[in-house]
Amino acid sequence: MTENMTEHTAMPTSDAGASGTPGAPRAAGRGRPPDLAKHAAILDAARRLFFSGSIQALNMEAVARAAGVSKVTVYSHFGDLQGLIRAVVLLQRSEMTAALDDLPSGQCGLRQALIDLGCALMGFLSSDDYVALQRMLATLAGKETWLGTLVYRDGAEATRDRLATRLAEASARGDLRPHDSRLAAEQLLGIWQGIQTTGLLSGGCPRPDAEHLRRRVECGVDVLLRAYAPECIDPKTDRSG
Amino acid sequence: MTENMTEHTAMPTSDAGASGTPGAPRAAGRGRPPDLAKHAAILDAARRLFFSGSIQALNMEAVARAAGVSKVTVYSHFGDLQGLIRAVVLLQRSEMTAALDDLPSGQCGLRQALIDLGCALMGFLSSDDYVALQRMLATLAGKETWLGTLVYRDGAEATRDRLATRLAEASARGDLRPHDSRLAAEQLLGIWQGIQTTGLLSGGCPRPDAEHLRRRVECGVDVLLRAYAPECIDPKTDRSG
DNA sequence: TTATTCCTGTACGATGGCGTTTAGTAAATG
DNA sequence: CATTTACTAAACGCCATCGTACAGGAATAA
Repeated sequence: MTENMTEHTAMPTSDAGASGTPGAPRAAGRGRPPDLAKHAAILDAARRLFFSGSIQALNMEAVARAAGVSKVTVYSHFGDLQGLIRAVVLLQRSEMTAALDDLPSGQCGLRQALIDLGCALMGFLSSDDYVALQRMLATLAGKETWLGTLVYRDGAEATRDRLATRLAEASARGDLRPHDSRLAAEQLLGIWQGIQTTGLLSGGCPRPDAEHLRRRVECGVDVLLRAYAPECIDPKTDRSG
Repeated sequence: MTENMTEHTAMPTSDAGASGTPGAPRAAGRGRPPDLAKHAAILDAARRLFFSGSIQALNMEAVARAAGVSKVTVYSHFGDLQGLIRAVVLLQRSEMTAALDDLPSGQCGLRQALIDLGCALMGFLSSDDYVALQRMLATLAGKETWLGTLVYRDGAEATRDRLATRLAEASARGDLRPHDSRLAAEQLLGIWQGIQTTGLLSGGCPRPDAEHLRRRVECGVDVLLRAYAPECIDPKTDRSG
């Protein structure tokens, strides 16, 4: 037996070898080459099984059956169940970051640009895929912390920083008063989400429709723009003391 | 305490005598009376087991062992594992709502009142107990939706509405401009949380310290107060359409 | 062809958890 | 006392799932 894949206990390196496809099989050698299509089929089946159920539905036999593949093949490709789960999370994460990279960056004024970005972002955050990923991470938290850390960094933090850059530019142009852009970006993200993310995650509230999201995003942008407007001295609410 | 659970499909009908509410196994009088202390011990052990691990650690034998109780007793009190989980969630929910009811409602000015409330609330939302409960709900979502709905209503929505009442009063006093108070309350809740709740839930970021929370809350309050300040016409950012 | 590696199907061992049974003990009521 | 109910301990049956073993069939390089 090959002993190369026997040690997937802990993952010290964050992303070293798994840039493109996580858990990719061995490169070309002497014998029969591995079937990449099967690799993808397994991942796809695993993902689909998880999305149409809980993480409980993600077991080796069901995955093998759904992928039209022998169970041994699943093991030879992903080592064990944890490895498969890891691969699913990492795949979902890569698609997630791709979606976040595709967020609109319109040039039609700050307000409209923020609204477009917010609508796209909230549409994504309300999607079944994202909610399912968050649930998976919540379930896994405590066992494989590094997965959650990874997704959090590439997802929420990266989005916040990108938004912060946008706000800092606006501030430099004079469209906004000087401020802590990272803080403001996080505030805007929070305004957009409100308590909806919590509700979606726990199953407490249904998926909002696009119109609802749009109103929510627009009101949020207006709140932030008003709060960080260039200059506005209010005579009544003076709390400079 | 009695709420209508009429439309929850998964409510068992046969255990109405054994595990209806976590406080009253059966008060009837012929034989040996049930030991209420054991009931509480089981619940406590179950909760502790879940909090020091995942929901995986919450199995019948471990609970029985940790509670110093026979396994059959656990079954006779809570019917089955689902019943036990239900009871744990409901207990945690009751403590949660109690904590939310105890939120400060100071009379020392709107800003300070909001800051006090925000600090207490964020301290609670950052607690291990709350995070663990959310994780449990996220894991259970899809199986027992009504639990998530319950907690969401009593928790997030109730807090939002209570905060909204506070904001509406301030608006009526003229301390804030006229606005949609429920929306504003949700925005403030979002501002306070930012992306921290997501990070805590997925294990992506560590628990923030009290000082960090305090700054976050104060900046959030100031943003909201500035955005909803009574009157402030900004000559530059005119987008009244 | 031969060696090598991948893939398949089936079966197997092992583990763990749920829920029940049994037989006996403890505490209350009549 | 008898009866009735609650609790205990140990064991059992059941089932799902993990991971491995075996015995081949398939594809490819040398």
